[in-house]
Formats: sequence, structure tokens, C-alpha cells
Amino acid sequence: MSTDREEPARQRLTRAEAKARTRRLLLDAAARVFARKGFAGASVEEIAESAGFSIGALYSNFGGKEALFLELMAERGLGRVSEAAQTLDRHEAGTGEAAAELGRLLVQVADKDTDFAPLQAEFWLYAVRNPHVLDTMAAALREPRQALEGLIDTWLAERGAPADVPADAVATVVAALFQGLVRLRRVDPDSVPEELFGQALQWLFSGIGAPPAQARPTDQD
Amino acid sequence: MSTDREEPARQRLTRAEAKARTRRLLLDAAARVFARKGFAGASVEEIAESAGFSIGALYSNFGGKEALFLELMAERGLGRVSEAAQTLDRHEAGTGEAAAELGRLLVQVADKDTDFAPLQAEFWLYAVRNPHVLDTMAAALREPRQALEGLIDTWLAERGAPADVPADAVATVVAALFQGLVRLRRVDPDSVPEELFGQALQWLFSGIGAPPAQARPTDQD
DNA sequence: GTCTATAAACAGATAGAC
DNA sequence: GTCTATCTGTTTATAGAC
Repeated sequence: MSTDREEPARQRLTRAEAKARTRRLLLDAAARVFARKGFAGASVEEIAESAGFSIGALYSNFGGKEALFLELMAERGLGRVSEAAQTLDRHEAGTGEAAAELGRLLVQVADKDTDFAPLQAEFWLYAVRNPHVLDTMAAALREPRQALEGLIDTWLAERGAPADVPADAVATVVAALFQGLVRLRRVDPDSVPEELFGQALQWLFSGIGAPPAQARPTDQD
Repeated sequence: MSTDREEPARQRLTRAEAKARTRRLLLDAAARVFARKGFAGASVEEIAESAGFSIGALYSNFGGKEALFLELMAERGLGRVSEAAQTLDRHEAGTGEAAAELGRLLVQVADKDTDFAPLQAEFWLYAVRNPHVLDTMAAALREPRQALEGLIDTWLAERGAPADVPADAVATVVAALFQGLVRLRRVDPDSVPEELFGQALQWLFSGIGAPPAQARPTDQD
């Protein structure tokens, strides 16, 4: 009998697993190609070939180019904010160690994983151009940012910052700064040295802890 | 003789001026369409029609789609950094007024001129994907950033910051922060209130002026 | 200088073989 | 489940009329 209808796993790979593997390879290839050519500039043929499959396989696993892109976006659209949060969590605030670690994260995202930032930019552009997706992205972004916010809360308390400092605002500033630095570093590495992110955070948190250096204790109202 | 070969300006519009006008209209239309559809997603037909011309007019004025895009990039790729610098220049540092003005700039760029940020993102993506253009962009970016740097220098001196604070690093941080906030605001306006940019700058400059709130006077070495 | 018509290449998506 | 072949619409770019 050449039919092997109950073999638990001949070498590896059940039918469902094979399909899952194909999907995974296609998604990874899509991430590469979308990052390098952009959403509109990428062709399904190039994606399929880059994954080692044909166009047909792509269409049998995804609704089409747009569906593939959206699934990718849902999978890794969070922008690696959680990673940054973990990094921050692992070290004491304002330590040289934390700054060094932050610098490594910047280098990793800006220099090593060269597809990351362009892909995120594509996600952002797609969202901005498709209001429905924009809402989804806003919602998805809130979750990791709140994690960051929690960390910053602790951090601020440690530093004895005034209780009325809004941690969510600080979290937003930190996230925006990181994204901005990554992009600038891609264009002009010399202008964004490794230590700049950590340095900037030290400035920021010092400034939050202490009122303006030049007179004026309260600025509210 | 029906030839009017020396008429200074019949109503308006010499030949050269008419062509210049066409170029201008095409460039403006291109900015709109590239911002809304992306470089690859935009078609020369849509650009031409959006400007009120035909495809032929476009090709008679520009080498093609890419040449048009590059000319646009050279024209307005500086990213409005100079505007920010002027805004900062017009007011005292750390004033409520300056903060308010900065907020207005953020709103203007993020909410009002809705094509601006996406177009800049397209420029950045194109540069990242075309190394030759990337160098050009890095060079173009250095100029306005140095203007910002000069301002910050003065600002720091006013606040009595330590002389060893590198103004170019601060300028980079300010630029990165602004870009990051604009992009975040497009996705989730509630997370980036109008005052946040000014607020963040106040924190930042306070922190630069004063050493870390929690012990440790020098962190160097 | 701008327009209309068209050429030539290429895209996304589908149908049927295996 | 994946591949090959193909259909259909669209794209950039050009040639020639006006």
C-alpha cells in the first residue's frame, strides 16, 4: 500500500503544517519585498518567487496582494515598542547601562534590521491612506504604549518626579523620539550617534524631575 | 503679419513663462498625487490630469515619472525644518508663547497640510531605497539642521546650560521628536495633544540645564 | 508646447493540469 | 496544495497631429 493515511509524521510535515509553513515563508518574503519595493511597487510574482513558490501558491494561501499586506501588518505592525519597553525594564533608570542598552536597540533597529523601518513606514502610509485601517492601527498602538507608560510611571516615581506629570504624555514623547531618531540615522548616521537616544532620555527625565532651571516654579495656568 | 514676435506681454505670459507655469502646476499636482498614492502607486496620467494637462505635456516638461519625483524632492525635501527654526527664533525660550506657537506648528503640519507628512515619508523611503539619493538627502538635511543648531546654542546659553552640551545633538533630538510626533498624531490624535511638543521641549531643556535630579553630578567617564 | 493615439511591457488575478 | 498558462486591465513612454 503506497497510501500513508495515518502516519503521524513521516519525517516531518502533516498536510496542515505544510500549508502553515508555506504561509510563513510567504509572509516572511512579503515582509522583505514590501520593505524593499513598497506596497505598490512590490509584485506578487516577486514575493512568491522570493519565498520559493509560484503565484498560484500565494493566491491559494491569501486573498491577494492587499490581504497579504494586511495580514503582515496585523502580525508585526506594533512597531517593536514592546521590545523597547523590555529593554527599559531590565535596567535601572538613568544608569549608564540602560543608556548603552538603549543605544544598542537603536543600532539594531536602524542599522541591523534594515527592512524594519521601511516596512513600518509602508504600514504607516497605508494606514494614513486608508482611514479604516488607521483606526485599527491606533488601537493596536495603544496597547504597547500603555506598557511603556507603566514603566515610565515607576521610573518617574523612583526619580521623585512631581505626581502630576502625565506618564502617557512622556510615553508618547519617548516613542516619537525613538522613531524619529531611527529614521534620521538611516539618512545620516553621523548625526545620530549610538548614545544619543539614551542621552536624550536622560535629559528628558532630568527635566521632568526638576522644574525649569531659570526661575518660574509653576507654569500651569 | 499675424506674427507677434516682439509683443512684451499681450495679456500676460511669454512663451517661457507659459512653460514655467505648466511646470509649476505639474509639480504641485505631482506633490498631491505622490502624497496620496505613493511614488509607485501614482500614475503619470493622474498627475497630468490633476494639473489640467495631458500626459504629453508632462513628458515634454519632465524626463518622466522618476525625474518629476526627484525634482519635487529637491524642491521641498528639506522637511520644513527651517520653518520650525523661525518659529523658535521668534520667541523667548521656555515661554508659554513659544510652546503655543510650537503647538500650532505641530497642528499645521500634522492636521492641516495633510499631504505633507506622507510626501516626506515617500521621500525618505525613496532615499533609503536609492543610496545615491540618500547621500544627497543627508547633505540637504544638514543645512537647515545647522540653523536649528545655532538657535539652540543661543537658547542653551540663555538658560545657563553647561558649555559642554553639544548643540548639534540637541538639534537632532528636536528634529527627530517633531517628526515622530507628527506621524503619531496622524494615527492617534488623542495621544499627541497640541501642547505636547512644546511641553516636551521644556522638559528637554530643563534637563539639559540641570544635572540629574537624583545625586550623581557628573556622569561622564 | 500641448494633445491624441498607440505601442510595448507588466500588473493582479483566475482556471485547469498535476 | 501547488504550478503553468492565460485573460484583462493598466502602466510608462513615444510619435505624430495641431
